[in-house]
Amino acid sequence: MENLPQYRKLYEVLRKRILTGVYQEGDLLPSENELSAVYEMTRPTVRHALETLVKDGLIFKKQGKGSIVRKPPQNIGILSIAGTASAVGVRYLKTDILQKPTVQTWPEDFPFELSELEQESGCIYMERLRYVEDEPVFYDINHLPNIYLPRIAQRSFENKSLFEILRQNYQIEIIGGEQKLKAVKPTVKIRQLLHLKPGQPVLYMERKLTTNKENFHIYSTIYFNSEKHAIFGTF
Amino acid sequence: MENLPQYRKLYEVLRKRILTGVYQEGDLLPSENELSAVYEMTRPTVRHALETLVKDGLIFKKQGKGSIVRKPPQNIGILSIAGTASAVGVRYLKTDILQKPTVQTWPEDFPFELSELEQESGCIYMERLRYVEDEPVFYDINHLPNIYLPRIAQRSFENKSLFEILRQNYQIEIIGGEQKLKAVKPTVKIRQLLHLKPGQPVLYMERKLTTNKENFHIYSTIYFNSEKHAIFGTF
DNA sequence: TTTTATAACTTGTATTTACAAGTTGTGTTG
DNA sequence: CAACACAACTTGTAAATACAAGTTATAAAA
Repeated sequence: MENLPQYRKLYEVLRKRILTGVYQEGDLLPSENELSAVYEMTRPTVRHALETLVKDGLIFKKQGKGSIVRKPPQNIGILSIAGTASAVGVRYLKTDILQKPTVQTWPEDFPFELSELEQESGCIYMERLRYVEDEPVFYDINHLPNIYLPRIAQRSFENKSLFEILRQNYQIEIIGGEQKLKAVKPTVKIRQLLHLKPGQPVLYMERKLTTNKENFHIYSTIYFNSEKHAIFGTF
Repeated sequence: MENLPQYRKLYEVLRKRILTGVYQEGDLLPSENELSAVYEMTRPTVRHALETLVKDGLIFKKQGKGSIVRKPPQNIGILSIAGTASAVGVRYLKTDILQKPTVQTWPEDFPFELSELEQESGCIYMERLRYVEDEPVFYDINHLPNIYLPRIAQRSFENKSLFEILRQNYQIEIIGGEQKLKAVKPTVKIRQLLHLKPGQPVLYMERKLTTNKENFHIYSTIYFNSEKHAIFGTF
């Protein structure tokens, strides 16, 4: 974990300090010159780290002023790259594994295009139900190609996010993705899972996440109960 | 318009070539060294331009290979920073101005926080209905603070996007923003405007766009008919 | 006291240079 | 012919440096 590029290390340090509240909303980060002195890297490298924080929506910059910590989003930040857990704060999220990871063939009507390698490898399938303040909010169906993932079916997913496990145990990191959103009428199954009131629509999402491993994408279909919460994103 | 920074000029050139099809999906852009030679700027400057294209989702890069043009999104790309018109392709979008820009006071129940300057200045209000292939798809309600915008109420908005006018006539550019999404049951008015079938839910969005002018934000409330189209975004 | 000018900060843009790391085609060698 | 080595590309990371442009506090001038 220690052979990260320099700008990435600084990014991780600052990110942690913002998320844990060492730097609070409205605070100025140390100036780029200070950071480059303290962490012994040049200003362009410091700026590279700060750019990624801006991209995350954790800070914004103002010429002549400095780098300012932003208000953390109060809503569910699934649009951000970091995934649900870190965005909304782990403290509010509980996860039920409805279907533990199992190896299958890809579904016939899979809504995404697959590469040959992915097609051949078969897929790992899992379903989860995620709660905010003990109310079910997310129901997500995930397909990953069955490569790079030895023994994942045996692994326990209790209290760990899928992204955590991929990063810590398989060195797989999400580097981007694309998604589609719709408002739909829920099926009976979805309505029951998410405790939806009659007539309450549901937010439907299809996501394809790109990782640092070639040909390894994470495909998710997500149903979101938007009655009390909203999907939130910055750009 | 010609006093843009260098990296911005190169960005505009490449962006236009991708959107107009000079470079097509899967094509490799000229290498960073070639671009820096042709456009007489250094590689870091070229890379700055390419980074913004990556952020737009127009290209992706591969170490050792090059910069590759991505498939343009077939869906409505409102999550991208460029606004609706450029993302979906102007050719598919027609716009009706339901309410021409008028100067008002801010609504009592306005869902966003306003700065003092914005509060004092009053707001400019407008409503639009946007079509894709002659079907109404977007209904949006926009509030802008009444600063920096002389004579905007007199201006014609026919066949021009709001963002175009702000950029060309007032040098206002969108540099970021945040948004909230929900799936909701439409009101009667919304159902009629968007030609929604009975029971069809609607995607509801609140957006706050940040611009290069301080204290000037664009606040939009958007209703989106997601029956035939989807909101699309890359990250 | 109020206004203005300035100095000392901040981030923004840009150049130049260097090497690391991944990809691809072209050879040479077995 | 096949496998391997290597050269010539590509992008990724990083240093050291310079000046422009915006902000803010302080000191001088009105």
